[in-house]
Amino acid sequence: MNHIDSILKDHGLKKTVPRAEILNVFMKNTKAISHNDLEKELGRDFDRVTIYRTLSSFEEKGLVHKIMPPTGVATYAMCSSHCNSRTHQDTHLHFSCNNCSSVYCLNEVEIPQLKLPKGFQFTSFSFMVEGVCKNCLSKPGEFSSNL
Amino acid sequence: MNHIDSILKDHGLKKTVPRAEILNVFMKNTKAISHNDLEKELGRDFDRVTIYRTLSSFEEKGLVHKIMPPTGVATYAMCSSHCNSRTHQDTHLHFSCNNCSSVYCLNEVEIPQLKLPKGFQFTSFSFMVEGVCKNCLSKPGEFSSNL
DNA sequence: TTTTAAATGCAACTTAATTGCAATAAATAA
DNA sequence: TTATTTATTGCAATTAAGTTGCATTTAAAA
Repeated sequence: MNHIDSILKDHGLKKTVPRAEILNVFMKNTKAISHNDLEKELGRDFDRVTIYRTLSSFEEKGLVHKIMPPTGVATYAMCSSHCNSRTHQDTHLHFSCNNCSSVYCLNEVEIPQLKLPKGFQFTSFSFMVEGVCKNCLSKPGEFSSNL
Repeated sequence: MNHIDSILKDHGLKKTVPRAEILNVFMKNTKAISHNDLEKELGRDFDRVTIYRTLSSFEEKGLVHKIMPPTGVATYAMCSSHCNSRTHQDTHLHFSCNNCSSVYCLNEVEIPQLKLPKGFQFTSFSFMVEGVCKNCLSKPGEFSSNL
């Protein structure tokens, strides 16, 4: 059993062709991935709905987490290895590029504790930073004046 | 000239009937407001597109800021008085209720400084906390066991 | 190999948001 | 006050994201 297959199995997901190929795209990427990205990056054509449902089951089983960037188009990124359907904590920073719309997980940034007001019940949080990403900054011209 | 009219004028917005009424809805509300909320709360019927465009121009002029909750449906909330088309800083916490989908601005929560990695250029950030809101928690039954 | 349960593909639908354009209304100048 | 200019509105049509129901297929278990 290869790596992809064992990851699926470990998360209680039946091994299927679309799941294996979609997981493979996630493993190869450092950026968060949208439904649209998957349609482009997948070698084979799978049905739109299959991709949506795969993303949902991946999220439910703690394989990926959903990130909602300012564009309103959902993106997904792989979870840390200790996530599953019960424990699903992805408390790191997300970065959304205002130029190319890429979303990155910035795992290395430490998230400080927040003092939250009484009366609300908190279950999770997501910190989103906007700006221009590494990739866009390094392209000559457009953003070089800001460096 | 009344309060609503002078706010519009101060932000460089021509006074029109839909703008005045939409701004009025914002002033009366503590929660963030979606396009759909406006369609329901406005006394008169304005065209859907007019409402979308009003929200865009309000945002552009620094009258409201756009909040993208996990649902992916944009909501808008009034800015602090010192926002305009150039300066548009709304660095407070947002809260999204997983039960009723209401979004609140939690202006009183202090946002700690983040140490951000090199290579990216940051222009703004938004901190979103999810959970159950005051309102839903106070309704008997559903969430009382969690208190 | 058969059975069973889950996943896929297809068609249709819903909702959010955008675009182009003609009609209208607001602010400015005469 | 009226005419002119420019921005805004309303309408129709369209795009894009995401969802639902159902028959068919596939994976895993018996």
